[in-house]
Amino acid sequence: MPTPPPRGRPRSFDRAAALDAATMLFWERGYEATSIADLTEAMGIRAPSLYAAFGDKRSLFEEAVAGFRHTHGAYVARALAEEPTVRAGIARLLRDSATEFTTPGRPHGCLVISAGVNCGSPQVREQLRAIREGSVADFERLIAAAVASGEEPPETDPGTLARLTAAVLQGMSQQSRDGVGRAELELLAAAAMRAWPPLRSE
Amino acid sequence: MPTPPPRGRPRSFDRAAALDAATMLFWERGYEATSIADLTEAMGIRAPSLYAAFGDKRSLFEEAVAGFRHTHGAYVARALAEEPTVRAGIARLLRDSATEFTTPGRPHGCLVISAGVNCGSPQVREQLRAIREGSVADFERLIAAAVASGEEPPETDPGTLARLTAAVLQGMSQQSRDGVGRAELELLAAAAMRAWPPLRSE
DNA sequence: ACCATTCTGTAGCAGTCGCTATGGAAAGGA
DNA sequence: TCCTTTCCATAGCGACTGCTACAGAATGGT
Repeated sequence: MPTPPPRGRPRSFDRAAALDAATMLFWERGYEATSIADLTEAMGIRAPSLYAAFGDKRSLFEEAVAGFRHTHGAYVARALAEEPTVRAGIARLLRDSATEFTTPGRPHGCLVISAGVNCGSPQVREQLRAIREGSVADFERLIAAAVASGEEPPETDPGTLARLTAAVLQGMSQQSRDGVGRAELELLAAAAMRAWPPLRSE
Repeated sequence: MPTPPPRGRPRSFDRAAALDAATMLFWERGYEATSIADLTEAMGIRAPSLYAAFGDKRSLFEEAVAGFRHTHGAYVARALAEEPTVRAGIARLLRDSATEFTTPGRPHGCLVISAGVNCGSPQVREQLRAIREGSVADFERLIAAAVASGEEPPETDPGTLARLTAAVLQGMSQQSRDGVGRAELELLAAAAMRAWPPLRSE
């Protein structure tokens, strides 16, 4: 069914732009350290408009996370999909993360990894933890399939390799926030890939 | 010079025990998510006693961090010192961290790694960042010395290996807080060590 | 024109934050 | 005993937290 025609006074601000501004703040400071006053100022609106458009703070954060994953997380699926092997895909994922985590002009690191740390709201923590766990499960599934197909050697432990990948990503995110630069993170990423078992060279 | 005899009414609580209680709270919730009310309740004292004995919240945290490093961080130096090679030392450091990060009955992960994330106080963030950076520098120095002595092969990149070690520790800390168990972290730690260049077997 | 609907700005709610002024209680020294 | 010193408990400071009641402004429908 089509969207009914809007009634009443139209919204006077750009909802998507406001959400973007909120996302940047959450990304930079984390969920709890970002106050409603911070948000309304960055979004250019007053508190009642924020609550009318986005619900409470947690709903706004959920929407920001969803938008973040769509806009700034797409490179993950792309890296895994566009490379010919899982190993090459994860190598590229780590390499691209070094770039994504240190892009100038926006917060460093990954919102999903950092924004919920030390957060008082169990729901927010759990929301982000579930996303992270989903990534680990995705990695594991892909690696296990590669082992099953003979692409990766049989002694491979898909679960451990998936967790190692996630751990390296988490470490890279925190280090990028600590000021470590792109070049050093790329070296780190390349080094981490040496943990994979040697490929049978035919 | 000897400590002058105490004058006036003696303190009615155990300062060290109170500091321990504060450390546990900071460790579990992080700096900012731990309120003075939380602290006074856990320490069993009132706010004025806390301020008289420890100064402000940041001073208390600094003292908690120092105590944490002394009590719960000693295993790091021990692992590096007691193993015959740097490689074995870092392997044991990672392995022992899997245990330390998941010990039942106390907070998971590492206070130095997590308690300052998303913290509004730049001083607290910087305090912990400097400790982390010091660890990386220590790792790098040890690895570089091992390369110089021929213990590790010349193609080794000490800086990158040091950063990788730190990244894996950070990832292990966050994952332990996400509920990942000791056994899985030990596998992760062992896998990470495969990133080291192969040893010249003579 | 008038109404229903929806948005916006002002102003402020109750609660918590880190922190402290104040007065009484508990100790040692004279 | 009296004084000094130090600690403790009550109570509360101003600022901030997430959030909202209310009234006015702006739109479309009739």
